Amino acid sequence: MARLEREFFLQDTVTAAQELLGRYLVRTDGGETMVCRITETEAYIGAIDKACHAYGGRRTRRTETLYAAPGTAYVYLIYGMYSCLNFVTGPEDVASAVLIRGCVPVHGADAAAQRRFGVKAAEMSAYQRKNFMNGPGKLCRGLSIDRGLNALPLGSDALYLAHDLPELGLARRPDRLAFHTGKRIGIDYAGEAVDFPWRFWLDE
DNA sequence: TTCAGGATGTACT
DNA sequence: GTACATCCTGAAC
Repeated sequence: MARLEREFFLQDTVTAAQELLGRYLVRTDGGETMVCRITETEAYIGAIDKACHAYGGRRTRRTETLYAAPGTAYVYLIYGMYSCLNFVTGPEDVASAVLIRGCVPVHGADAAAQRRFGVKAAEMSAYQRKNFMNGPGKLCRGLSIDRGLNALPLGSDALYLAHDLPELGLARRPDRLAFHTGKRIGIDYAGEAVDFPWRFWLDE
C-alpha cells in the first residue's frame, strides 16, 4: 500500500487536483474502513482566487488550516449542515487546497450506505445509487467526515489518500488519465475567479 | 426530467 | 444581519 506523501501535496495546486483523480480516499470510522475512488476535484489558490476562503491572505480561525502543512485535511461547515473535505497543498504558510467534490465507493459500501441513507448498499434505490457520493456534502456524509477532522495531519490512519491498495485488489491509476476540465461550482460571488477552469472530473 | 424554495449554523461585517 | 466551495423535497411538466 502506497500512501500519498508530502511531496505529492507540494505540487502546484491545479496539478495536484488533476493528479488526485482516480486515487483512493481511505476513511476508517467506528472500526469500519471505507475506500472511495476520487472522481471530481477543484483547486483553490488563496493568493489569486476570490473563491478561496483565504483570498488576499485572510487569516482567521477558520482559514488557519489552509496555511498548515501540505496534506493536512481542511474540513469546514457550509450552509449550516454540510461538511466539505479539502487537502492542503503547497508549503506551510501558503494557503491553497484541493476540494474533493465527488467519489465512488470501491470498498466498505455497506458502511457508507448506512451513514448516508441508513440502509445497506444493496437496498439503495437507483436514485440513491446515482447520488451516493457525487457531491462534497454527500461524500462527507457517507464517510462520516465533519469538522472534528479539520486540521487532521498527513499520515493519520483515520483518513488518508493512497495510490493503490493491493490487499483490496485496488491498482494504481495510470500516469496519464483522461479527464474533463471546467468552471467551478457554487462560487458565483467570486468575481473573475468564476471563470477559472479549476474543476476536474472523470467520466462516471 | 427540471426547478424553486427551504433547511440550518457559523464566520465574519 | 448577511452570506455561504450544498442538498433534499415536492410540484410541474
